[in-house]
Amino acid sequence: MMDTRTKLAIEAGFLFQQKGYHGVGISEVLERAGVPKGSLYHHFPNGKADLALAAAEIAATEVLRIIDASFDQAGNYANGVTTFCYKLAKYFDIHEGKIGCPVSATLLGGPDNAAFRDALSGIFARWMGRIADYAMQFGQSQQEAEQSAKRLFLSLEGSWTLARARGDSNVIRQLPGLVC
Amino acid sequence: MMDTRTKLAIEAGFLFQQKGYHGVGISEVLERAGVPKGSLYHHFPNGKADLALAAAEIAATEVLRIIDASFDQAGNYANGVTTFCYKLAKYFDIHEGKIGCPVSATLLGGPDNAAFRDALSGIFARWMGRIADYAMQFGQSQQEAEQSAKRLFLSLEGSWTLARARGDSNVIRQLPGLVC
Amino acid sequence: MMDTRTKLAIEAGFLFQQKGYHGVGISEVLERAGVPKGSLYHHFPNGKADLALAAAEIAATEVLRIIDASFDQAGNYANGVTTFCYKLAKYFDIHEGKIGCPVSATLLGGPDNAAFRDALSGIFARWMGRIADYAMQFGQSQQEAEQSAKRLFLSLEGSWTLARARGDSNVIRQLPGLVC
Amino acid sequence: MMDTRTKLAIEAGFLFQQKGYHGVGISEVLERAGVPKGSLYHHFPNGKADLALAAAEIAATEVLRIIDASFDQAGNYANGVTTFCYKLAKYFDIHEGKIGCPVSATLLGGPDNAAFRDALSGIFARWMGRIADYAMQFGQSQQEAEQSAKRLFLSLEGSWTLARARGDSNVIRQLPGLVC
DNA sequence: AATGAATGAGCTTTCATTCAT
DNA sequence: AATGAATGAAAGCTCATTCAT
Repeated sequence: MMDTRTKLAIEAGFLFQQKGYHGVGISEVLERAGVPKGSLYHHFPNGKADLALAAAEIAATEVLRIIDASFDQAGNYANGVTTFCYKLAKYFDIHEGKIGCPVSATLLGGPDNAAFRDALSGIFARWMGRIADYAMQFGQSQQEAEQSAKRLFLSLEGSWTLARARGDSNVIRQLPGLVC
Repeated sequence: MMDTRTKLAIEAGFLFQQKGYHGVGISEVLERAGVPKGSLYHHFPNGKADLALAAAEIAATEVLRIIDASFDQAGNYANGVTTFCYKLAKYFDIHEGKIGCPVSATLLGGPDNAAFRDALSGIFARWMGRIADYAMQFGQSQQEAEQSAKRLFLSLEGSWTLARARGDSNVIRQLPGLVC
Repeated sequence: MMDTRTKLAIEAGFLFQQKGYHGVGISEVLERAGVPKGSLYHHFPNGKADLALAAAEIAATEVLRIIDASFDQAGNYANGVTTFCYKLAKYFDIHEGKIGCPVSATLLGGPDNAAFRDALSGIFARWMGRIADYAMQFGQSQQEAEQSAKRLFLSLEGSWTLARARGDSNVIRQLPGLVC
Repeated sequence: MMDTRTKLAIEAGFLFQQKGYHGVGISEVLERAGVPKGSLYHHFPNGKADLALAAAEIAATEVLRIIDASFDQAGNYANGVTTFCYKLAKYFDIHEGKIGCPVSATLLGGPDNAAFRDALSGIFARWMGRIADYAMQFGQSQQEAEQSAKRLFLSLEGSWTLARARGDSNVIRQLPGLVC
C-alpha cells in the first residue's frame, strides 16, 4: 500500500492542477484521499503549503520521467520532442482538459513567498536542463541545446494554457512543428 | 473621474493577476477601490464572476493597445516583436515581478465553466489575430503570419510564467531572439 | 432593543469571567447572544480580542457604577467599603460562585500583548482612583486615600480568587474588617 | 537527572502560569519538555487535567519553601513578610513579568470541577496556615495570626495580578508597607 | 444608486486523546 | 515504557452573497 503522506500529496496534486492552490480546500483533499482531518498536520506540519510543495515535487519528477521515456529511444531530437508532446497531450485528454502545467497552477497560484518561487524556478530549471541534455546527446552544442530546451519549455507552458482555454489538446500536439 | 464600476474592475484586475481568482477576496477589492460593501452587486449583479470577466476584458484591451503601439511604427515584424516584449517586460518590472499574463491568472484560476473558458480563448484569439495582422502587413503570408503569432503568443505565455518564477523579467526581453 | 454589538459584548463578558479568555469559544458566545457566525466580525473586526476588550470595558464601567452606588450615600469611608463588598458578594452569589474579577479573567487570560495589558492596568487605575476620590471626600489626605484604595483593591482581587476557590462569598463580606 | 514525569509537570507549570490552563496546548508542553507525543498518558493517565494538578502541586510546594526561607531567620513577622515579598518580586522579574500566582492561573483557568477547586483551596489554606504559624511563632495570638496571614495572602494575590497588568514588580515589593 | 448589517457555509488549523506497535 | 500515527470535534476566522433601509 501507499503511505498516507504520499497518498495525500498525490490527491492534492491532481486537485491543485485543476483548480489552483486557492481553489482547492483541504477537506476536499482529505476526502478524496480517505484520510481523516487531523492526520494532515502530522505528515505536513506546515499544512496546505507543505502539501502543495510536496505535490509539485511529485509532479515535477513525473514530468522528468516522461521526458526520459520520450527521448531515450528517439532517433533524434525532433522525434523526442514529438513523442514528448504526444504523451503530454494524451495526459491532458485523460484529465478531460482540466489540467495545465502541473506545477504552475499549484505553486504560482499559491502564497507569494520565496519557498514557492524557489521550488517553481528550480523545477523549471531541472526540466530545461534535462531536455538540453538530450539535445546535446543528439548532437547540438551546449548553447544550441539550451536555446532548444528553452524554446520548447516556454511554448509548452503556453500550450498548456491555450489548451485549457480551448478545451483542446491539439495545440500541444502541434507544438513540434512550431519549435523544431 | 473614473466611475465606480471601472474602478472596481481595474483594482480587481491587479489583484486577480497577482493572486488568482480564488486568491482574492471581494472585501480586499472593495477596500482597495474605496467602495462600500453593498455597492458591488449594483455594478456587477453576478458578483465576483462578473467582476473577473470585466477585469479580464479591460486587461485584454490594454494588451491589444500595447500590441498596436509596438507594431504601428515598427519597420518590420521582428522590430515590432522586440518593442512589444520590451514594453511587457517593463510592465512586469513596474509591478515588481508579481504579475503574469493578465488574463490567465484571472480566468483560468476561476470557476471551471464555459463563460470563463470562452472569454479566455476569445481573448487569446484576438491577441493572436492582431499579431498575425501585423505580420501580414510586414509581408508574411496568412499561414506564415498565423504561425508567427502563435509562436510568439505561446512563448510569451511561458515567459510570463518563468519570469514570475524567477522574479526576473529578462526572460521576456530575450524572447525575440528565440522566436524570430 | 439592545444593538447586536452590545449584546455580543455582554454575553461574552459573562462567559469570559467564568471561564477565561481561552476557555470560551466564539460559537458559545454567538449562540448565547442569538447572533449568526458571520456577524461578529462586522462589529468586532479583530474578532475575539476586540470582543474581550469591549467586554472588559463594559464590566469595568459596571464596577465603577457599583462603587458610586456604594459610597455616594455612605456616612463614612468604612461604611462605603462595607456596602461595596456586600454588593460584590451578592453579585458573586448570583452567578453561583463562578465569577471572579470581571476583567482579570478576561484580559489576563488572553493574549499577552500591550493592548490587553494597557486596558487592564488602565481599568485598575480607574477603580483605585475612584475609591481614592471617595476616601478623600470622607476626610483622608491624598496619600492616605491612595493607600486605602490600593489596600482595598489588592485585597479585593485576592478575595475574588479565594472566593472562587472556596465557592463561598464570605471572604468578600469579611473584607472590610480586614482592610479598614 | 530529572524523571520525565517531573520534567513534564515543571514545564507545564511555567506555561500554565503564563497563559492559563486553556491557553496552553499539550503539544507545546511536550515540545518544550522534549518528550514524544505518546508519552504523556503513561505518566498522566487523565491527561491535561492530571498534568495541571501536578504542576500546581509542585508550584505550591515551592511557595511553601520560599515562605520557610523567608521567615526562618527573620527577627520578627514584619521582617519575614518583607523578605518573602522581595523573593517573590525577584521571581516575578526573572520570568519577565509574565507570571502571576503560580496556581490560580493553572487551576482557576481550568475546567470548573470539584477536583480543581479543592486542590486550589487546599493549597491556599496551606499557604495561609504556614504564614499564620510563623506569625504565632513571632508572638501573635492564633486569631491575630490568622488575620495577618489572610491579609497578606489576599493582598499578595492582588499584587500578582496588578504587577502583571503593569508589567512591574514594585507592587509586590511595596506590599509589606501596606499590610504590616 | 447606495449602504452597513446580516448570513451561514466554508476556510485552514489546533485540540486533547487513543491506538497499534 | 515508549512512540509516531491516527482521529474527528472544535477552534477562530473569511467567504461571497443578500437584505433592509
